[in-house]
Amino acid sequence: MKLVVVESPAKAKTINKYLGKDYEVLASYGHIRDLPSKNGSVEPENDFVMHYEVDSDSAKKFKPIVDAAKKADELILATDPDREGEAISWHVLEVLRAKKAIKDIPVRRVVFNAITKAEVTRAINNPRDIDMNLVDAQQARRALDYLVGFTLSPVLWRKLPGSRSAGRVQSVALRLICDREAEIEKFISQEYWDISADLDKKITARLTHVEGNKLDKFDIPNEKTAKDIEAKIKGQKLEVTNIEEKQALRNPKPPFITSTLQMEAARKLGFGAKRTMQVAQKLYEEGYITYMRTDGVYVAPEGIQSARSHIERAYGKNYLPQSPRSYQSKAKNSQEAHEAIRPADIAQTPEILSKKLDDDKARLYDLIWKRMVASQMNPAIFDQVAIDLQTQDKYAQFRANGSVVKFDGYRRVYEEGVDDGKEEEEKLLPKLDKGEVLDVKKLNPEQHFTEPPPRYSEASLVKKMEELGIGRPSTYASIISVLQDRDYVTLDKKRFIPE
DNA sequence: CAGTGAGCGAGCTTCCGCTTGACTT
Repeated sequence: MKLVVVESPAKAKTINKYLGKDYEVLASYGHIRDLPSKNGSVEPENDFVMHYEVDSDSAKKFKPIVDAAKKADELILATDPDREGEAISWHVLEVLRAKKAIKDIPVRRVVFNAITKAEVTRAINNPRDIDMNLVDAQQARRALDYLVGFTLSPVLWRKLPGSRSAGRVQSVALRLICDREAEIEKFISQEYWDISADLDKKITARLTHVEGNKLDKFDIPNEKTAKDIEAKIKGQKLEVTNIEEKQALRNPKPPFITSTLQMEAARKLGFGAKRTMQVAQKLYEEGYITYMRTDGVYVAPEGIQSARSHIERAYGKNYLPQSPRSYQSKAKNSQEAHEAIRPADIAQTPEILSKKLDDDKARLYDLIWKRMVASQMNPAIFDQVAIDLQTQDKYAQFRANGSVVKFDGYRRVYEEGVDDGKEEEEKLLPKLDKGEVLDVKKLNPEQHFTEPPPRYSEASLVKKMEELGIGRPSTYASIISVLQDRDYVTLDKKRFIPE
């Protein structure tokens, strides 16, 4: 019997089916040992020696692996293909050796990026050794986090009563929130004006040039300037001087990863990060979606293929690109051990599942399914028109913009939500000719004030952390909880305010 | 005499990242 060790029990079950009777696949349930939460777990004075411990919970979960190892004639370490996964393999091996659970059997390290029969088989046939460089990188990460956190936190207890913890990730996240608050406090709102004109044929144009000079945002700083300009334009007609027509394409967004799922669920469903992850976990365990803690946008070929055939069947050839779309991860430190978050089976449409799933699950699945399908569809095409108009005395120039969806493409299925903004609206402009003259029905000078940057929401903080390479998919939600549990920040109208 | 409160001292907290499941709210 060959013993295969993976991290998650759900994966173990699936892989067991693929590999058959000669193999026994067991789960480590993540890390099996860790630095105990006390002084001296890392000794900087002693070449950074690290003292790991298997706690009683881990020991219970590890027992089946120990028992199986004793009977196995080969050990296959198939933990996740990233830094933490490599270390878990090494820890498993170390503990099995320390317990003398394995003798002289071959030990192989195997990695796969998707849980499909083809990929698992390929991986099993291409074993390698444990990559000690990767393991050491993980140990350095672990030691550093321990040393930073357990050195800084006690300093805080003494110097700042009420504070409870500090760490490589949480303190930086807190700093982001505080910096933003400082920015808001010192923000000075600035007045500016713009002028638009209501024309014949229900056209609205905005003032872009005065005396041949392009207007910048603050070029009309107050009411007096606005009224002066208005007075000079009043009574004049506008002549069409230029018409620009072009087509714009918009491509779909990549399928979800943990951070983007948390953001969209917040925008569209109002879910907090924690709730999103709990619901996603259930969907994953019940086999409806792929793994939910991931920073990879890669999709297994079978996933792409089934999305493409669904698109062709449900929406027709026009919606299907010639070749599959592929996406690349933007985050620099992404490890991409798992593929994107997508439905396990595209044929299970949200309509079918909505009858089987409870409300939260159904709504999250709906997002995931649509995002995946849309990510393989054709771009949306917009017909855009820009019309320049001039006063007869050439004092002022206006522009009217129009945008019409010519082909909805992926938007037929899914459109990403927006954060603090206005949804752009569709605006149809009537056919006009160069030289045509239009009456000005009304001039609208309008006062505006610049606004401070918004406070972070859970979603925008996660996005920022990901950009900066702080925290991991498995920890975004918990870091947010820590900041609140420690009373460092509070949520007001879903925005973080430092205490 | 019983209850109250000031004053003092002892003991405790903590990191990040990988997994669920057993708890409580």
